Amino acid sequence: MESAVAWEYKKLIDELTQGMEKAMELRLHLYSTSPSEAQDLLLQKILSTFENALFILKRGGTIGQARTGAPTPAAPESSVSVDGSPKSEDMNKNLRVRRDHGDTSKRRKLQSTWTEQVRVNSDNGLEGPTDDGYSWRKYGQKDILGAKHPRSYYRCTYRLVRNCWATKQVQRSDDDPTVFEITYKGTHTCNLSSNAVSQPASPEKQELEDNNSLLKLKAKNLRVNTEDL
DNA sequence: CCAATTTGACCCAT
DNA sequence: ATGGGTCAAATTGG
Repeated sequence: MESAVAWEYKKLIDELTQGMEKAMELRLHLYSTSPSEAQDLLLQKILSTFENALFILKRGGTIGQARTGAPTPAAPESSVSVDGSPKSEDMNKNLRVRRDHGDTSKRRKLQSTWTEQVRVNSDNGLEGPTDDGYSWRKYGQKDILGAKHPRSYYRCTYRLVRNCWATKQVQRSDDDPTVFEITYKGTHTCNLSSNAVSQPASPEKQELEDNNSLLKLKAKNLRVNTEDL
C-alpha cells in the first residue's frame, strides 16, 4: 500500500508544482501589463501558498516542528496572514513627533505581511532567494537572538521616488542552510510595468529583463549578504 | 561621481 | 532593560 501512497505523494507534488508554475506564468503576464497592486499581492500570496505546500510535503509533513524545543515562539506561518489586527487603536500615543509615521493606523491597516520559505538548490552554486521582480535596497542587518544568521532588511529602491513603502526581511534558517525565510511587508505602489524593463539598477534586475528565464525558475544569484560571524 | 551597502547608533515596543 | 527595526554617516563599487 505504500507504493500507492508514494504515488499519490508524487502526484500531489506534481500537481502543486504545475500550479505554481502556472501562477508564475501569470505573474509574468501581470508584470508586462498594467499592474494592479492588489493583483500582484494576490499573486505573491498564491505563490507563497504553493511554495509552502511543497515545502511541507517535501519535508515530511510538519512545518512548524522543525526545531526541537527552540525558544522561538515565532512559528513559521505558512498560512497567509493578513495583518489586520484590530487592536491598533492606541493612537493616543503621547509623542510621536520623531518620525513621520503620521497616520500609523491607516498605514497599518493597509499593510499586509506574509512569509514565504524559499529553498535553494546547491546546483547553482550561489544561493539566493528567488527574485521577486522588484529591486530592493538593503537598509539594515541585525543579529537576531537565538538565530544563527543575521536578518537583513530591505526596502523598495523607489521608496523616495515612487513613495513605495514595501519592505522585506530575509533570514536564513537556523538548521536548514538551504532555506531562506523572506517576510514581505506592505505592497508595492511603484509600477514596474514600464520602468522595470528600463531599470538597470541592480544586476539582479537584469534577470527580469529576459523574464523568460524566470519561468524556468532558474536560480539567479544575487549577492548573498556577506555574513561573517 | 553617484548610488548602493555596511555598520554602529538610535528609537520604539514589550 | 532588552531585543528588534530603522537611520544615517562612512565606505565601497560601478
